[in-house]
Amino acid sequence: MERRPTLHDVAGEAGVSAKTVSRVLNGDGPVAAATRERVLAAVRRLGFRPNLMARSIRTGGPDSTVGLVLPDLGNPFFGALAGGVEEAVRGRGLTVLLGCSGGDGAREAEVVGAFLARRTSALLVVPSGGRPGGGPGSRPGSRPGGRPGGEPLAAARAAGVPLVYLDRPGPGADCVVSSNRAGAREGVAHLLGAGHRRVGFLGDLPASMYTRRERLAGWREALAAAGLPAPAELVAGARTVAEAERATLALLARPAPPTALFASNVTAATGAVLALGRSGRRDVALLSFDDLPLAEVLDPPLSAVAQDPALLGATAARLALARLDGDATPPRTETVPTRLVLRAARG
Amino acid sequence: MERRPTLHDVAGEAGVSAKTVSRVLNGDGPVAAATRERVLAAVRRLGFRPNLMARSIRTGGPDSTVGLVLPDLGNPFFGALAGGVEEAVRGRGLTVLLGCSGGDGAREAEVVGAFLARRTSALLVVPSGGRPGGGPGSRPGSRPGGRPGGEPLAAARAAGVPLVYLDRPGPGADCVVSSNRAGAREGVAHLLGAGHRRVGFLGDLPASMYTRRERLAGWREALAAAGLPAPAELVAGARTVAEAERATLALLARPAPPTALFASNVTAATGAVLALGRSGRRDVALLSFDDLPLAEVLDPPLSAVAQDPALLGATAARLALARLDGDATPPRTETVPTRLVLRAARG
DNA sequence: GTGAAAGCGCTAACAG
DNA sequence: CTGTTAGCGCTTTCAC
Repeated sequence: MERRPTLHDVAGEAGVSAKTVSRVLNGDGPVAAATRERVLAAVRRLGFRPNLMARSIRTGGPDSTVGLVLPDLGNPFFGALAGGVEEAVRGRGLTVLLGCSGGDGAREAEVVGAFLARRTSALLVVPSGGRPGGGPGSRPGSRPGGRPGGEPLAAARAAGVPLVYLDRPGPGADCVVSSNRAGAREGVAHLLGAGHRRVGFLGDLPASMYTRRERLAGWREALAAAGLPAPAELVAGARTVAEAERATLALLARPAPPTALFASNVTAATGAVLALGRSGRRDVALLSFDDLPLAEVLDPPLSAVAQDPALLGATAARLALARLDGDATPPRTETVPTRLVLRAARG
Repeated sequence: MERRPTLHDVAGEAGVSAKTVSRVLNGDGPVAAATRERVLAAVRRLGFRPNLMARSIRTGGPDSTVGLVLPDLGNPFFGALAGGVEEAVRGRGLTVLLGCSGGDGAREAEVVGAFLARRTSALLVVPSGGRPGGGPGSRPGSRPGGRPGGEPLAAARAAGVPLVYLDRPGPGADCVVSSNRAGAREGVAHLLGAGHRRVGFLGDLPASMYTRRERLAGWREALAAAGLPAPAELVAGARTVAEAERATLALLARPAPPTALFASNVTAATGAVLALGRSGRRDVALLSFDDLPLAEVLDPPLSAVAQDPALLGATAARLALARLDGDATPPRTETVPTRLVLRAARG
């Protein structure tokens, strides 16, 4: 119950040297079958577990962990993403070290620093965007003091630790993102294909952050491809569900109101559903970016451009592992496709 | 870009001994202001970061990580829980080590073993229930070979590593759970208070697993308190959304159908919402255990017994930290209250 | 086949 | 105030 047994304790118990125990445990050199049995028995008797930290220290290699920095675990998107990383990494005997930045650049820097100090073998980061206390409204490069977490991330690269940016691109490193633009374009195109000529855009504004910018661009591209204008009157910003609800009503109260809405995130979609439901507007089509768990039980059911957060995480993990395996090609961006989930009105 | 700088490199660069650098970094002994500056400058110049593993090894203390074992990160409940743990633990300079058991006892044992080998300072575990490949249907102690993950968890205790079971109680250790029974009772009591006499129970069966058993008991207790019977005809089992949908319809097709339903988990609730919506039964009241993000946009809106997964995680973390601080009182169970969220029909 | 020594990066214990 | 020595638990190197 006191000190945990060490290699030496096992060696003593088995009447061999420490090195022999080490050999048995790592399948290293040749060991006589009888000796091996004796050692194994001693290991079991003492409940010995080799100290991984000591091993890492001696071998000089990185620790068998992968650092994952997320803005917010409360968001199911990031939870699923973490699950994807864990699963992809487990097969290699690696464990996930988890940190939350809260969308704050300073905290991100702290967490990355701590991970580097632990000699994490790779770093997967959803960049905070850098506004201290940032969160949803954050904006890249907007912090007075320069790039957020920029220094530790630079340190990561300097230390030769593979770094992959997740969900949003970062400077000069690998990165894995959803097909925000193409997905949004496809979703809006579907609404246009159903005959709509005025499709409103509901989302977080200003669209300075990567995902927002891309989704807005996708909306624009779809309209342009159909030869339609993308007037500012069709665009409404909202950060909260309540704001989105109001924005939806405002959009519909305009002179030439949209006949369909594209909600570019979950919050916007929730507000829109609420607004349409409460005002009894069942004639307005709604499609959202990022699927909602209960989308199919809504009335009318909500079609969506679904992301695959777990695949996002798994892809990032694989990229990092490839780097660990020596892949030294220039940094690349991998795009994980979205999927258009169409849900029909109830029969 | 090659080898990371060590304490020695810094010492050389600053023209002092390794120990002095160590002193500066840890605020240990007294150091002359001038020397300190010189060392700090060298540290910055070299981009030195102390190797936490080496430190832990030397000090003999546990690693500054807390192991968290979850069944499934895809489930938002567990994501939020992880967030609560991370936040509670960060203030102490600890990092979360994340592992997924997939609800499988064997994998749980593996993960716990790996964490123990890393010298994690505490272990927070949502017990898998032990059925290999277990998941939703798992049942404690049902595995032929005996208690699942039991051996490593015993090892944890033997090694003196604080162990806290989360969401479900485990044998002989601290544990933090939601008030499943009281919450369910309160929810059902609310339905009874609204005048309902026959309240159906929809959930995962058999109710051998802790949370299921407790919620079913809560339903029974509420009925008993109102002097009502709890006949088997009012209970329906369902593991999937589709099953829950069918089960709901079956329940409502019985001779003396329930006028209200208590869905004891998210899956059951989703199926019930679907069934009620599709069959146009707006006369049946529905209340669920575990809140849904979109509950308020449903029509009719869904009342719920809300859990607080983040608080669950934070509470478990605090318990573990108290143990680390020397709290040696007997194992205790902490119950995190649920909250009844009533949502009115739309105006 | 096996063991003895050295050393990974760091800090405790004693010097000076 | 600062440096030296020793050693954490393990693996590497080289000897037997």
